[in-house]
Amino acid sequence: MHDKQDDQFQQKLQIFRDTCEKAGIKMTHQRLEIFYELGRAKDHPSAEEIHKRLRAKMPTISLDTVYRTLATFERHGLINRVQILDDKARYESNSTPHHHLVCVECKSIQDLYCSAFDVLDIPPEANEWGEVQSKHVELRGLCKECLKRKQEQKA
Amino acid sequence: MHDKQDDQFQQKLQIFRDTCEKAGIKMTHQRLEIFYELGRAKDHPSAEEIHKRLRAKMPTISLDTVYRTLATFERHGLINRVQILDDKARYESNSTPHHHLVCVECKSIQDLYCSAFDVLDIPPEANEWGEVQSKHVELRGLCKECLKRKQEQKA
DNA sequence: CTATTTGCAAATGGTTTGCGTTAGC
DNA sequence: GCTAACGCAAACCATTTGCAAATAG
Repeated sequence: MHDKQDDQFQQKLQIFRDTCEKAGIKMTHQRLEIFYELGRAKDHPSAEEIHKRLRAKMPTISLDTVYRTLATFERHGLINRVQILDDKARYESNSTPHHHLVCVECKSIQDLYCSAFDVLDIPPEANEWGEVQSKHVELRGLCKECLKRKQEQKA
Repeated sequence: MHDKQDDQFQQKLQIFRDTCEKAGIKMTHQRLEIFYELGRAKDHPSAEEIHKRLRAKMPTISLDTVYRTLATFERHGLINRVQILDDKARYESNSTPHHHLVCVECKSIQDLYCSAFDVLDIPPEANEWGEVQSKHVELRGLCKECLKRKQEQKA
């Protein structure tokens, strides 16, 4: 009845409301729905994808509102923009440190938790360069589905 | 008289010629110049930037030729496309394994050589996901210049 | 000589913006 | 009620594409 996932989401929602309040961002129906949708999404949807998913519930929501809202959320650190391979930007609300598995074929992105990557020391050359704020490891390759499809094509 | 950098470049040029020959890619003036320019570049220029730099020597070269050529080179593994932060794609001809320092302020990209990152083991979850082909570590933050500028602004 | 590549101009696609209307606070 | 946010349409910018002329092999 009382699961961990839900608790986590409630906590995220509270942070969301607090952040908006502090920053003077109005709590609109659209913004809430976009936040819910991204929180629910297991993939890393693009603005267009989020728009498509929301139109079922909110037929009048416009694509540019989705763009504007995502930009606002990102500016306040509520979500992350992930720019990989593809030309279109994609988003995630996952705020815990993690890395990415990217399929070069179907462009799918999966989160990867790996403490070995998280604890990596920043090399001294980097400190000469400036101030490192975050670390992102990206592993590229072929996901299981694409691998399978390619093998079937050969046979 | 006989420096290492030049040797390296000659070797790269040979690989370039061989690859083109094998793939049936014609050796045009434009392609050579684009290859030279990217080989010479220390930063990670965009297609537009490369075009701008080349126009000094080749006033008639068109932007779409630069785009087409970069795509061709990338398809044959002669160069890498780097898609970071910014919406525009950027390119590098550096083929030795390396990582990136990215300034979130000015969008500059610097190469980082770090064997500790190169030898990282792929975690088992990744092998469940599919076949990992490459590994990229990206460190984001503020470069020295931007750090300095920000501090001056505050003062 | 023939197929590829180029330059031009027009199209495309993701994203942004100006503006009049709507809706939080 | 005042200001921020919305929806619409038009603009924007990086990149791509169709086509006729130029060029490498």
